[in-house]
Amino acid sequence: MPPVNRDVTIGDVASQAGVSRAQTARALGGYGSVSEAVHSRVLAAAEQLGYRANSLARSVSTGRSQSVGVVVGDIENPFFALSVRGISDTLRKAGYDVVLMNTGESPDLEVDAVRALDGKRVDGFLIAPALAPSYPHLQALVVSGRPLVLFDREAPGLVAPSVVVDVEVAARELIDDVVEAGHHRIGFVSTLSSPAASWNEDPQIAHTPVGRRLRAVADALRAYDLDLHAKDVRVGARGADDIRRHVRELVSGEDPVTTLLASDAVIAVSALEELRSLDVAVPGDVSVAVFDDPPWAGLVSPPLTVVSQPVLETGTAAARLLLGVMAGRSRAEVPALSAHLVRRGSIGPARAMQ
Amino acid sequence: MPPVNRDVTIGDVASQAGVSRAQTARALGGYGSVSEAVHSRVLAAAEQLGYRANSLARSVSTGRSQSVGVVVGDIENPFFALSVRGISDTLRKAGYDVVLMNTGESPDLEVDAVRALDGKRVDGFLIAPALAPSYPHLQALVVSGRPLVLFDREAPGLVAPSVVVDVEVAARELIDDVVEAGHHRIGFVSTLSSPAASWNEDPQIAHTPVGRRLRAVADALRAYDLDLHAKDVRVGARGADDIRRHVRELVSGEDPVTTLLASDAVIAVSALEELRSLDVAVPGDVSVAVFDDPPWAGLVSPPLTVVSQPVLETGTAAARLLLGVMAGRSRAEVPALSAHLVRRGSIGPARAMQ
DNA sequence: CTGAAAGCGCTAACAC
DNA sequence: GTGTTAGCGCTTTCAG
Repeated sequence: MPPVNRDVTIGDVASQAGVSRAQTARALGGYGSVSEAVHSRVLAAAEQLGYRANSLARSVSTGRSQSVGVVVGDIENPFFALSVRGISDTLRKAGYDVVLMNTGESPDLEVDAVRALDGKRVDGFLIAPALAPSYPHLQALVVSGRPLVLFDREAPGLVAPSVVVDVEVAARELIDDVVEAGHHRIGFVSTLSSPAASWNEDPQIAHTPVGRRLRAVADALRAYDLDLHAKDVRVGARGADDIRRHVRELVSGEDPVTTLLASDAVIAVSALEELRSLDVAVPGDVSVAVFDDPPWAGLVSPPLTVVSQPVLETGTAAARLLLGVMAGRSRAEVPALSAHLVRRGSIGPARAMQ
Repeated sequence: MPPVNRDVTIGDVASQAGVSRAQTARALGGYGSVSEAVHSRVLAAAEQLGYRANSLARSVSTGRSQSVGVVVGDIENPFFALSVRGISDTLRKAGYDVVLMNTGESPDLEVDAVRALDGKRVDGFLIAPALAPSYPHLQALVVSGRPLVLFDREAPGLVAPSVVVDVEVAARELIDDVVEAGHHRIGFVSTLSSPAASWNEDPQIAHTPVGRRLRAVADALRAYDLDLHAKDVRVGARGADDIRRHVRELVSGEDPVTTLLASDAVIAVSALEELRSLDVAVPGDVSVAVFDDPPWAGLVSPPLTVVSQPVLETGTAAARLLLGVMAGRSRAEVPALSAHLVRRGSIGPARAMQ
């Protein structure tokens, strides 16, 4: 009596095997105690009927879904792609699936995403929050005690662990090199829209990777009594053309910078394109460094000096941390991840002042 | 009477609002008909109690989950990352969530992934199947009528639509250029393990992007009475070092190739690294082309001539196709996507025979 | 080790 | 419009 137009259920398997539904469920679900005889009888019946477990029904019954929600701004971004791989691999080994939400860095979509995941009763959340004035949706997760771990970014005022990369030491080493090469005018380019006029006035930016990089650079410069000039920090670039415009403005004109810092590999591509079309030599005319170590960094001329970040580790660490939180370890240690400087060849002596 | 240690349910909201559960569900779920008065009363009660809809329960009841399962080999791979972005964006607009499974190209994990997704009762499947001898797990989906769309790869013998990129025309243009530049020995490097001794003996490879590229190249060469030599096709490279070894063997020795084709950007990076360390000039000593157009292709010296593929479109097209299938349009048109040649500068005159 | 029965939270027929 | 009632498929007491 195979069911006509509906899924095979545990009940079907039960009658086929001549056992109770409860016992069938135990055999199929691998819990409780069931005799060897019943076990094999049930499995045979299930196989014969083509039974497919319905984990949705199980979840509504148990209250757990064995899946975690992951929210990122842009899965296309190699940083997130690689993080998600680390997350996915780590969680799978622990028996969890990943429900992925891509927000396009839109705070509204992020709110929707969290709501949807919550509706699916995911057992935990892994979120790289988009830049927003406040985080009521995340706050709500926290107050209702749902396991939440942030990564790549932090949310000011939120008491949730966050896995971020420490760039201080690497940035200091970088700036040491740069300053010792005679540079004192440094430009920084990033894509990150902020309402604030200047980067260090914006409390939100401070909690983003870009903010941390900027602060680390500024701190390192301060040791030499140098400053990051406000007009040399371009954090609001929008798209390739805009990046190139910012770069152009920074390296040309009256008072050009002699070192250019790209906030990530995407920025670096546009920046290098612009420098090339401007016939600006690297590192002859301007030195360049990138906060990211893309696979091609060593292939261009000159090979790029970069601050390399442990990206995969960010993902695995965040996932592991979340597993701890879900297991009830509330006092989980947030792992320390550090970037490191890779000297290749795009930092050179500062061009003599004209 | 807020519930003690359990989720707020529709029942709680109902009593708080003084309406029946059914009516409350209708108001909250936005279906059926409910008066304005009741509607607002329910919403207020829900808000006040902090009600969170349980879409799992809904799914158990309705039989639909409003989510689709996506299975890829490696989310870290820019191709998949970008495809998934297209998929995710397209599906979200249609009201579907994405459950992502990363298999690491392991057929076993792929089987597990499909089973897990099926257990979650996803409404459809979007799969880039790993290379395997056969596809019983996918076949099972097909026979039980579950919406399934493949992308990037095909599964021999499976009657499921597949969204792949047509490289024939672009490859022909590329080979025209190459042959007219005087080349007749062409090497091809890829990472794809196959049991077959030679690429064109393996029926599985034919259905992968790599196989399509190889075939297109071979076909184009044939027009000139030229052949892809078996020993010049290296499809089994494993990891960066192995890729470099293959490249080394291809361009050196008695009878070197004069043109090197990289199957994707990852291969290209290692290949270019090896050529550089070998002091082989491009395109002076050997010409190079890549079946992929990474952002940095124009940055290296020389800028890379590539066959560019519509990656985002692959994702969106596959998602749209799946939406059609899920909507019951069984005779959906598989969209035609084509690659195109981007001439930049890595193809040059063949080195004179020594 | 086994089974009966109640319950998870929501939807859907059916009456009113 | 609204409420009643019976499910959806699985788990989980609680007896035995």
